[in-house]
Amino acid sequence: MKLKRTNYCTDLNIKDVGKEVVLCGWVQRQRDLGHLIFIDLRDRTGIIQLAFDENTEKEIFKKAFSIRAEFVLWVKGVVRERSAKNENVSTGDIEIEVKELEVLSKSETPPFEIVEDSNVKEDLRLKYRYLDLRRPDVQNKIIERHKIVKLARDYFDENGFIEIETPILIKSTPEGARDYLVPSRVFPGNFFALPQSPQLYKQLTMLAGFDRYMQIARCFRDEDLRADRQPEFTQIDLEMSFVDSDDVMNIAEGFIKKVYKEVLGVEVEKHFLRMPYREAMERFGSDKPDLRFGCEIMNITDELKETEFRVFAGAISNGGSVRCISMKGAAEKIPRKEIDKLTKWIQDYGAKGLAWTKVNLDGTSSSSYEKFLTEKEIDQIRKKAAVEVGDIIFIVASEDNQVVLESLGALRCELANKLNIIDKDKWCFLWVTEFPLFEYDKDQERYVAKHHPFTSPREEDIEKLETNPYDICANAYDLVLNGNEIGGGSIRISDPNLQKKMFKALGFSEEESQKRFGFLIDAFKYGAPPHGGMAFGLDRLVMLMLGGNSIRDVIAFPKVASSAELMTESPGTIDESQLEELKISLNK
RNA sequence: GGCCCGGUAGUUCAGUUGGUUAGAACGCUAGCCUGUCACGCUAGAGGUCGACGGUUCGAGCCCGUUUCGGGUCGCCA
Repeated sequence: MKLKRTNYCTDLNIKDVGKEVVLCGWVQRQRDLGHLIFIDLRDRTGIIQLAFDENTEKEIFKKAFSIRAEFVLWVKGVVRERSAKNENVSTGDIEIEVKELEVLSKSETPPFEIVEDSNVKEDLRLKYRYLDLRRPDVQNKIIERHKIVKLARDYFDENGFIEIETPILIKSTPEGARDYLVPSRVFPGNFFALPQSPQLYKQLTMLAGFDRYMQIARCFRDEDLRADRQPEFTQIDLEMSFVDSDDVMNIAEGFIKKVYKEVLGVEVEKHFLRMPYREAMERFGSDKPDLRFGCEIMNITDELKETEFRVFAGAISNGGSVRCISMKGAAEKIPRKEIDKLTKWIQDYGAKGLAWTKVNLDGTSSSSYEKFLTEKEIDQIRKKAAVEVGDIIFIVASEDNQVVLESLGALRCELANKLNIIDKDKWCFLWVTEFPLFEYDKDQERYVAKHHPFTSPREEDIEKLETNPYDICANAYDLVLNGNEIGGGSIRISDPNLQKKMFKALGFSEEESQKRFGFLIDAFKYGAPPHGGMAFGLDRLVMLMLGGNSIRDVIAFPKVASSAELMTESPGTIDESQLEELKISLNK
């Protein structure tokens, strides 16, 4: 019987010299110097050097000769001080003089080298994700994620939260994102859905009297992917009874504070800035503004009221606006060609064009629009934009204010990245509050809940539900970090009559809301505590904390943009017999 | 569904105006080497240039289609 492993590779140091140890791990590299062989043995903690000398251990030396990268080894040996030390490795002072060696598993040459910071293409990495995950930097992200999840469980436990698992197979509710569907064998033609979030169940835990609920919850949305969106993702989900928005935000801030302190050693401010949705849109053109830099949006509609320049005048007379941002120091770094590209780029956001003025360092300036304006208008705009030598003013005009704001908001971030003016060490947390309760859906030609239909309106707005629902602010709040939404929540409706009114405002008939959410309305009849909560996007939070650009980096087995999983090649076809069992036939 | 970017050796890339046998580095294989640690030296193997079609005397390069991957808009209560 082989001896059990005694240590991880990097457990050992100079104080352990003389100790007999048993180590297991993968071969990082074998260096054959002729009559001397060195092997770097790697486990999840790091590497340690194994030494083999032909003169002292002939048989073992022979074995070591044919060992290749990624072989799995069991070694018994003695820790000894190296004659030549390596300062770059934590175990660089010592090595293992190997006395016994067993190859537990051989390895073919892997399709890419298992080294830190390699720039192998992502699809290949994902096809061999189990190899990719051996790379220390990749593995470390998953380990850090574990720490954050553990801190979440500890923190919420300390604050009286009960972790409760909610079902994965649930009823489909076609509001919101597209559901992933699972056919029922027992009820042919009927389907379960995978939860987009545990929303209703967690509210029901409040009705059940658990008072404080949390869950590390997997969520599913069958929508297109992005760098920060996967079809299945994880939320730190929580709900609390007898609370208002401040209570939920305080608990959330406490969690963030703790995680940042313990994982990154960063002290974040005690209370995060709060900003109403409308203000965020006006100043930053986004409901998740990046506050690490300025360059706020300025409204220059008033300054251009009298203008004869048709592009601006047309936008204004049709109920729109003209707004600008002034990018400090852009004049030198953004050449004319780049501006043309941006003009095309910004059309993705609905803007028809991009007007600009470049104030060059030598005091001259060039502009796409100033020739159409009066001296006074030019002066007023420059004054309002607080433009200085070396800056560029970018202007968007549209009859649709949303387009003006969102396109300038996107441009603001794009340029900040290009100009490299963002301080990467900054952590700007922000609560965006006072979201509208409803928003208009152009396709469906009706108003839909901006957050979800269980979000409560502000008390002072409740009366507007039947008269002017579209002017209502919700008791909802999003947590924003450096321009990313990392969480969101609300105080829920706990009054069955109010919930009914809400469904009505959304255009559901009585029967429809009863059919979809009857169980919830019923539940509210039996003593519903006021309650509210929120959910953190765990993947995004971890990604941002670890400085990544994609949540794929912090998910062990992520999916690619087509929502396929390259390693297992899923989704895949299924047998005819499986379909028959489900009474499902395919169209093609 | 739209737009943009990319696919050349196992990997990362280069490849001139369309012109002989498609290169480099790392990796791999073999040999040599007693203190390496990105070991070194020598030699070698390794290519459907994503796929299909077209233009051309001739295509890695030009054109079209398609596929895969990435980014993004729509979408994401």
